[in-house]
Amino acid sequence: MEPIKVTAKCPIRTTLELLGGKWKLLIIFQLKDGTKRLSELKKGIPDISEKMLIQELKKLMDSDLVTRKNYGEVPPKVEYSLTVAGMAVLPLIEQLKRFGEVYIASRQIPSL
Amino acid sequence: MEPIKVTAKCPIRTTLELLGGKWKLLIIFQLKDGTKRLSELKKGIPDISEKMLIQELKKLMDSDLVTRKNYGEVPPKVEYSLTVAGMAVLPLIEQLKRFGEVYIASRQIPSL
DNA sequence: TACAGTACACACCTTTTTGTAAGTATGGAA
DNA sequence: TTCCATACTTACAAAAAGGTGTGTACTGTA
Repeated sequence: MEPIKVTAKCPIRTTLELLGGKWKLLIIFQLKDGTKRLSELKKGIPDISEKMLIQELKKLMDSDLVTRKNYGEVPPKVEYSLTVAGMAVLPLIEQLKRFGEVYIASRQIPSL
Repeated sequence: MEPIKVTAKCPIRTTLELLGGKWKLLIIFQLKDGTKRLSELKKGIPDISEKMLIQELKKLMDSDLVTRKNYGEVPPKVEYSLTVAGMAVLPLIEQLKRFGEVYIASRQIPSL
C-alpha cells in the first residue's frame, strides 16, 4: 500500500494531477454504470492500448478512485469499479461533456 | 484566422483537447476577474515560464476562449481576457477546485 | 551612452506521455 | 499436443509537453 502522493499545493492542480492525461476521465466514464472487466473497458475505449489502460487503471487505483477485484480464476477474471471518490468524478465529467457539446455546437454556426 | 480544428469525435475528448495540459485551466482561472496583462498573469502563476504562458495563451486564442488586445504602445502593452466561451469554463474550474478540496480533506483523515 | 521595461520569437534540450510489439502464466478445449 | 482466452509485463521507440536561455524591437530615462 503506497502512500498517496499529492505534490501540488492548490486544489485545481491536485485535481489536474489526479485526472489529467488522455485516458483517465474516459476510463472513469466507462465505469459509470458499474463494474467492468478489462476486456469490456477496451471495447468501450476502442483506441486505447492495453498497456495504457492497465497503466492508467493503476494510477487511478493509487489515487483511490478505482478498485480492482481479482477472482483468481484461470483464465484470469478481474473486475474494476469506481470507489466513492471515483463516483464523485462523474458529475465533473458530465460538465466537461456538456461544455464540449456546447462548444462543438457553437462552432457549427460560425455565423454567430 | 486559422480554422479551429477539433479532431476528437466525442465531447469529452473535445473538452480534454481544449483544456488539457498543465496550464490552460490555471490561465483561465487567472482571468476570471477580468482583463490582465502578460506580466500580471505571470505573477498569478509564479512557476510558469514565459514561453509556456504565451504558447498556451495562443492555443486558448485559437480555441476562441481568450482574446487579446494590443495597445500598440511602446513599451508594449497587451491585455488578455476571457471570451464568452472562456467564461463558460469558469464553473467547470470551480467544480474541479471543489473536487480537489474534498479529495485533499479526505486524505487527511485516512482513518476513514 | 547604457540601461530599463514589455511582449514576444527562436533554438535547443529534458522529461513525460503515449504507442508498438513481443512475451508470460494457466487450465481447458480441440 | 497445440491452441485459446485473459490479464497482465517488459523493452523499446516515438511523440508530445514542458523548460532554459538568449535575442529582438522600441522608446524613454538616467
